[in-house]
Amino acid sequence: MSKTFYITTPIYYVNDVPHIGHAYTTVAADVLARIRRLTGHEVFFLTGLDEHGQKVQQAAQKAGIDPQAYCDRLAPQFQTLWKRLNISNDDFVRTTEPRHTTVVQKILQDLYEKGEIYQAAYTGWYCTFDERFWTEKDVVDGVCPDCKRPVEQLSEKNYFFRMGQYQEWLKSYIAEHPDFIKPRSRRNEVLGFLQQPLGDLSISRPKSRLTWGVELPFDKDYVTYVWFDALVNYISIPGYSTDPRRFSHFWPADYHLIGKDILTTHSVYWSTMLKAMGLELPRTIFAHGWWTVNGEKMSKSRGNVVDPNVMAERFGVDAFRYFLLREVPFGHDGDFSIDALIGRINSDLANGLGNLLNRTLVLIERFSKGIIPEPSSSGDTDLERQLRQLVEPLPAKVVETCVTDVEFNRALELVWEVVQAGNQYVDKSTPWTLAKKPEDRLRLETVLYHAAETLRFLCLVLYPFMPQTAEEMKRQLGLMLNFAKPLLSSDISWGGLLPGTEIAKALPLFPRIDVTKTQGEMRVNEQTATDSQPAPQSSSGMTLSSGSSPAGEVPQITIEDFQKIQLKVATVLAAERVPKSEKLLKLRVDLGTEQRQIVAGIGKKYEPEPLIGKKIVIVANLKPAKLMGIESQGMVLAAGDTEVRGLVTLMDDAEPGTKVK
RNA sequence: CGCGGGGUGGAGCAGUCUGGUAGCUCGUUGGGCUCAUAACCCAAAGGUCGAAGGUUCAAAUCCUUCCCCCGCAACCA
Repeated sequence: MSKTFYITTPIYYVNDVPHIGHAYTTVAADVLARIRRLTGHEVFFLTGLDEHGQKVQQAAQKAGIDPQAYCDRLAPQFQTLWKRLNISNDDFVRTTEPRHTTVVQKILQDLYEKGEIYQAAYTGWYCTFDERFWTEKDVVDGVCPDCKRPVEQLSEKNYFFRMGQYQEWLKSYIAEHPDFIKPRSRRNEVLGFLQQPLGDLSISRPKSRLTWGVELPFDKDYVTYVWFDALVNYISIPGYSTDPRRFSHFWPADYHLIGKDILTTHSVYWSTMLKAMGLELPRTIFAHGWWTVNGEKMSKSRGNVVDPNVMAERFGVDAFRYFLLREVPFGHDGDFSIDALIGRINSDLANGLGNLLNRTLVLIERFSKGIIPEPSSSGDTDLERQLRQLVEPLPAKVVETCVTDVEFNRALELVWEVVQAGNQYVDKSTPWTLAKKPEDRLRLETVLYHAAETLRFLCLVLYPFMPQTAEEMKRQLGLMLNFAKPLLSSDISWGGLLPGTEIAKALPLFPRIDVTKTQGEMRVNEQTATDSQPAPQSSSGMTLSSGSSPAGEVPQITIEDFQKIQLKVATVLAAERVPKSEKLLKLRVDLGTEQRQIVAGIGKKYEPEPLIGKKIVIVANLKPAKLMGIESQGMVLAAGDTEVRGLVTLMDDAEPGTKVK
């Protein structure tokens, strides 16, 4: 009889440092889960971690510990973040858990027996150093595009899932189910992708290359690769093949919320996998957009990764949650900035909602002895009728807008229309004037009641978005609401507020943030993040990560090492842009004894012409390489990491060819 | 012609699929109020809807061409 609601986030890679993107998906899922609980649904909200794979294996090796121990060390950085952000997930899956891996193996075995999985040889260019294959396109001049070592033609046997056979079926399924992939632009993208022939899917890796994974039950020399491991969490945890009753209770999932980067894996790989298993597909896969930071792409090398821990700490969990869902339509890309966040906090939360609560409570305190008065119909005017007309339908509208349309920003706009209406109501009804005349007593009590009752509605609809704030509103208003109950399905009619209720002392819900004070001190960059990083597990995640090591960890070299590098002064004779290239300049330089052609990635910072005649420093004994088909016989020195900041030049003149040391 | 997203009052965006008086938030200016977190309420100013052509009674919206910005990919040697 009870309606169910099953919602998932992707399982995040355990090796990642949690950032705003992870928080975004998870907070959105949390809001839907909380709304559905309030509408009386039996909710299953699942998130978790993807713990297998090569990166984890390598990083663990580097740290000299067991991969599982390594995962155990990293997992808390997500778990504590979710706790901090008030995420109400019902379960937390880790793909290394037996309850998951046994199901993975069962599925693999079933599909193997059904002939959905077969073995075949894969031939391609293999780089032994990087331990990976490259496609024909990647390999230039027979060297690995990553490490530049020679690649070899290698044939490797692997297992494949017969995905291609489902192409036509999937196309028509998507066509017939308009809500299956949302938003619509993403749906079109998938349909476009399916215009190309769909191949079969490699689902295994030989243990010689990767051991940290789920072993294929029918071949001990292989582990399964990410698809049949990670994606399966969506069904293994609700009980596929282990608890049929529970599984059929929750499956198919109502929502898979994902980022737009994993749209294909979910809409194509996962769908065909489910089809092969004979299972229903999830009702809706919703792919949301990405965040930029101050208009720029977020990346480690730019140092602008937004740490949700820091945002929650400095601005409050609820302000952060509110911002994520209010600022940008779910599904669109959006921009994060401290300025925008503060803007939202000050104008929406402090001036709008907080002020309405505060002034209402102070009015009740002052003119009604802190007791919610009784409204009287004789005190009713058009003002009250208009207010009720706007407030009463709000809960239903919010539920509809969130659950059906997945338009959180729109839902919050609707809520704030009521916030504004509340402020307008208080202004127009002028209770402070009514209080001066005893004959207006009934009218005054009606006005105070209406303002407070409006706040009760706001408290209710805001709970899914800002649970702490709703609790605080409830406390200050003296409400008896129990958010664990299905309030949005029963207790939503006007007049539910009990006259005689004693309110608490009014305290600001959201203090205004003084912008002049925070300037200069506030940056959304990694430095701020690590400076005030309270959680030790996050920093351990940083140092253990296999990616680029933080500054200060670069190993020392000897003078002999340095002498291997031959630096020389060179004069730029000619410079021109490499056609079709974004940042490459082709330089002809004079080394005194010889001339060289050098291709340099400085075209974003420098125009070619002004460089001619300049004395620069080059690495003279670097092995030549081809860039966009042009040979580069050396390398120019320039400051900057990902972005070129300045070319190295000479303070005093020196002959071309002079050694630099 | 590599793929994709976008160019709308000072800022950030909606509206474009399904042509029909150009809308929201912030900011600015003026006024009101004094219960409130210098908050709230009312009003005003401010737009050649990237450019040019075309279709149409009518184009931000449809068609064509072009320009610019941002991602991704290919190239930071």
